[in-house]
Amino acid sequence: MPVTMKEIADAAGVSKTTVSKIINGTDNHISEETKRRIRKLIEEMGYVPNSVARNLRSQRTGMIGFILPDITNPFFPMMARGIEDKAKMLGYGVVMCNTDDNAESELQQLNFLTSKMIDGIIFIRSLRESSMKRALQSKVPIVIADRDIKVASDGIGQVFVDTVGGIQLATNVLLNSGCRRIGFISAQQDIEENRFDGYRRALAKAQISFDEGWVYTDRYNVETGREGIKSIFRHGGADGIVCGNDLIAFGAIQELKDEGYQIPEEVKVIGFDNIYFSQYTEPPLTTIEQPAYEIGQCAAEMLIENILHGVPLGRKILNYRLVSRKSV
Amino acid sequence: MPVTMKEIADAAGVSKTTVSKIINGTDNHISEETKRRIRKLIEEMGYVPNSVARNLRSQRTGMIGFILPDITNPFFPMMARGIEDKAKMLGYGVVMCNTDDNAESELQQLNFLTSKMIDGIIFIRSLRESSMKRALQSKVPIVIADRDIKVASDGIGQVFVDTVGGIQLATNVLLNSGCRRIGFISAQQDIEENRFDGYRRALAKAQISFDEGWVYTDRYNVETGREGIKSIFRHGGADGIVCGNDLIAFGAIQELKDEGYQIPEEVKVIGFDNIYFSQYTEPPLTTIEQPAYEIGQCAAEMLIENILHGVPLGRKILNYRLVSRKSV
DNA sequence: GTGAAAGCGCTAACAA
DNA sequence: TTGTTAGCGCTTTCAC
Repeated sequence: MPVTMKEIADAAGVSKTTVSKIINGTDNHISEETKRRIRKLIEEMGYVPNSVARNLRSQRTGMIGFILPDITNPFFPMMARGIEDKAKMLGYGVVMCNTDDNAESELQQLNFLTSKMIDGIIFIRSLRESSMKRALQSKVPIVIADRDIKVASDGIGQVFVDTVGGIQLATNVLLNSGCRRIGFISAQQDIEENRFDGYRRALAKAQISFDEGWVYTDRYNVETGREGIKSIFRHGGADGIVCGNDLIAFGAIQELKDEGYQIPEEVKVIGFDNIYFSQYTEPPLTTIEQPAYEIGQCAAEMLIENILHGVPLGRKILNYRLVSRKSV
Repeated sequence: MPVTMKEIADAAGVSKTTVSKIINGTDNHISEETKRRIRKLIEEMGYVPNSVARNLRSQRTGMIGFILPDITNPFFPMMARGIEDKAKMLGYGVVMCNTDDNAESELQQLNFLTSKMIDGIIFIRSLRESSMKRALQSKVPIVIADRDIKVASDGIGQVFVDTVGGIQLATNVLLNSGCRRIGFISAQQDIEENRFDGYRRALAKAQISFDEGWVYTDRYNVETGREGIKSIFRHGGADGIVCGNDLIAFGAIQELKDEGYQIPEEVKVIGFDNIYFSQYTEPPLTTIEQPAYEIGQCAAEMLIENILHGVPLGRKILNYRLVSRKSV
């Protein structure tokens, strides 16, 4: 059994109250001598305050939850680091909960966290209104990260990147380097329509009427990239490809090379995210970077400042950034 | 303020005890009528047990800690998933703590977790004896994963892969495909000597006397792979390269290609881990797979079974596996 | 300067 | 079948 405050008090011949005051720094009225004596005992006996007992009084656990689709997706580890680093800096711990983008699982994780009396939640990439409603009911503060969800409700914080603008930039990069037949490969539009909008807008501004055959949507993975290229080249081909994320770009590059196209000479490819491996593809991938680490940090900071000091949850937009490499 | 058990009890005109029994299923001796009535109230009033209060009594939090170097390192997310999936299955949550392989940070994380009354810890990739000693003092059960550390102390569980055997196999694969001048690139030997042993042993069995110039050690990253190749080819070159992990292999492949070598025709390269991107290098990387997900699952299971049912912490060795692709 | 006592919300041994 | 009581370890009035 660990040493308790009472044991320290008994050993020192004082009351728990006195020890408590010293521990918590509310010791203005304690004599220096007593302080010294007790601090020494604390040291010697290896006393560590029991935080569960503290939590019971304070009604706070010093933990936040992090609900995300899958830490195995290479975009998320950086964000997780951003969250953890900032949280620890503010004295908080992080409980990780993967959902596999599955609504039922999101609910379970939400229930788990609220039952554990977590102080707040960072919620990533849920578009399910159902789970959001449930989340809103529980009184814990919530920050949504990484996606511009149409949640009117205030009381929910948001940190995200302007993906419409990002994809628009990506498309413009291709346009500016001479592409005129620009394909678009991404996830299903019903899951994510922002990115498609960015593509459409850029094309419209350049007065290029777009072609249905240039678009392919499925999931945010490598396979989708390969399939996208097959589909687009079945419909006449393209000289530039905007990809909804870097994994898709990887697949696109591979398929293109397998088919004997030179990148970037014959076809240019641009991605979105800038994950770790994008620098190591061949050719190295030109992409739009989302500041994953920073997203994590901002989300954690907003959440914890709210918990700790009642700072209202806001809406923060972070910048994307073009990372030019060799695929354009 | 959330509804408490007392409020339910008052509303029902019974004592807290009765409510508690019903909540916990120890209600053999409660009349069906009372049960129904109380369950109804619980439902209506939206009562959820306060788990912090429960924790204070039970001295358990239902949380385990996961201390790892860096979730951003592509080997760890899979392990993290293995841990979380298994933990959730057993009713546990996981608190993630990154250390950057930094001894001081390990201590901090350890202190953080023990002060939070976490029920157990999965500790990855620490070789620092200092932090291990500290960990041993705290009475929480600990499982070390992923490395065969020479910890004599029982009371600490271990789950790992036989890296000596794995690297030996890797070396043999190269040997069997005709290589005779086999280089070895890995992390510093003082950090990790097992892998080097595997390499040495395989060479010895094949009666190939090894050459100092074939070996380069630094860190488990891409840069080390590149530098390793430079160093080895400065010392006469090689026709096969055993890499301590896949990141190193990525760097080696790149440098080799930059220098105009054909892989695998002129130089063969084999990695270790089988991370997600190994299938996407060019050529796709032949490597020895460590079952990261399974390591995580085993560690979590061992730890939680110990916490819950006192099952003794053991020592579990998982199998590596050759994944043949195109770099050999 | 220091301490007694109440209570955070829950569980469990023991009575009734 | 149900209730009383005594804590789990800590903080915080309020009194001395």
